[in-house]
Amino acid sequence: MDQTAPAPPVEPARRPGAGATIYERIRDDIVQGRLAPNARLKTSELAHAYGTSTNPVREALQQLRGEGFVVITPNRGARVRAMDDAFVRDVLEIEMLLEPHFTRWFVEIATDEDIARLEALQQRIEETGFDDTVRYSELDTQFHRVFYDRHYNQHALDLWWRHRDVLGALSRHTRFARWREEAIIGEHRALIEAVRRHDVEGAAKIVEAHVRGSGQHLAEQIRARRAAGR
Amino acid sequence: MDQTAPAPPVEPARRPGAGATIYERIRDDIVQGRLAPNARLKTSELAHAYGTSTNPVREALQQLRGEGFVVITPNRGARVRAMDDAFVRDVLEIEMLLEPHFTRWFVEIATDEDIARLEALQQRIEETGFDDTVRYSELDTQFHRVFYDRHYNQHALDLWWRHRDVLGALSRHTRFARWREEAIIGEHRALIEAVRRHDVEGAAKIVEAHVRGSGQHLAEQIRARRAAGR
DNA sequence: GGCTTGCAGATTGTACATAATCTGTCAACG
DNA sequence: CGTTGACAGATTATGTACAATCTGCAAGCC
Repeated sequence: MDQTAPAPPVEPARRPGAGATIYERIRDDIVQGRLAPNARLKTSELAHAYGTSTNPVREALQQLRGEGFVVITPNRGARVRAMDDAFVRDVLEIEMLLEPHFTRWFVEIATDEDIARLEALQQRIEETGFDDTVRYSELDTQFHRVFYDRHYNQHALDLWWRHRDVLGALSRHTRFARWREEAIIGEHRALIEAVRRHDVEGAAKIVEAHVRGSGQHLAEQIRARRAAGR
Repeated sequence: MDQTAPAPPVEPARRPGAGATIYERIRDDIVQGRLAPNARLKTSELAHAYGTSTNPVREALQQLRGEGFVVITPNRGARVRAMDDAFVRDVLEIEMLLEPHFTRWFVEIATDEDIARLEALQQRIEETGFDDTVRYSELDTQFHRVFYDRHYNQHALDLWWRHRDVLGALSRHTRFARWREEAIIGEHRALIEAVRRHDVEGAAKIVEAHVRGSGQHLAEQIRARRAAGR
């Protein structure tokens, strides 16, 4: 009669390593761009590639479908989600609501230690530059995780991660435009300043602009890619 | 060499009827409360109940896991997501961002015909009352669909449906508190008025309060249920 | 009483059968 | 001669049956 659920384990920690589940490995391959958007996902092929049989692959694909990474059409198989400009716009419209909101929360509780960590990360970002897109992406993720990681809203965090991964798959292997590089650095610096001043609304505004700029840059990239015939 | 994806079919229309897929039937059973929160989901049992074998069930459960309706622990099976107050708070925090935003958009483009439809629905809601919770839930869904259905952001719409379904599973079979019934009617009426005046910010404010009230009511219900020993 | 052990039930992975879709060829037709 | 249409074979998705692995529990033993 007790029914105390033994602590909902949320989801086991993600380790993209070797002993990972099929689900994690496929998801990682999508996020890292090794499986291109719109690429066909044949169960038998994947099963062979990952050294297992088809059933685990099918289940992993179904889960990824539920999360939006994969699109399955009945009797015609699965594909990596094709990311057109409409999809990018949709995702970023949501982010433009979520991120300012969570930024407001963070600015309220930010400690000096948080600010120091932000500055250290920002310095490393500026030192590293944007040439190594993978490395930059990691640092940028760390930077924004300082803002959101401790938030209580697990559901929103999942959503943020999903959005970030999905868009990262698109941008990770393409070049940054110069204007975007400069904007990122400027916005990050302004953001740190706003946090230091505990300027809640100012920080929220900057983050909103940050997301909007990211969307414009992505849309530009998609157009360019389409103009180049793919 | 063409690669024009043949119109991404999004997802086939949902028909909870008899010829539905296993996924739709299980999801519907969760949403309608026939499968209670935290209920164990044994693959063989479900396979027998739906007249199929275990594999389709497993895949359906994986998809539902990806969408957040089901929680799967390795080697220990699947359960319907348990909805504690933290989860409700998380979901509604997101809704309090999304719904005002989409309401703003709707107020800008609302036609006289839209307003007439809202009034008709509101009248039916008031006539029907809150005793038949299932019937009320349907009408309330229709009411809010007038606001959101035509929005371009398919991704956000999916999210809204998921959130609504998940919370609906919790509230559909419990009684409304009197204060909540009165608040709903008042807020709906005020909302229609704001739309008629094309008062964008006013409508957004009302919707935000509407969602917040819904959250308070749900939290109250959960507490009461817990106090009653389940 | 606490620990071990064995067993039933459930999940997870493999192999196979069936049904649907896609590809390429070839004949009929404009 | 080029295009369209249908057909056959190959490929792939989907469903079923089965084997192996793990968990939970309860009886038995120290």
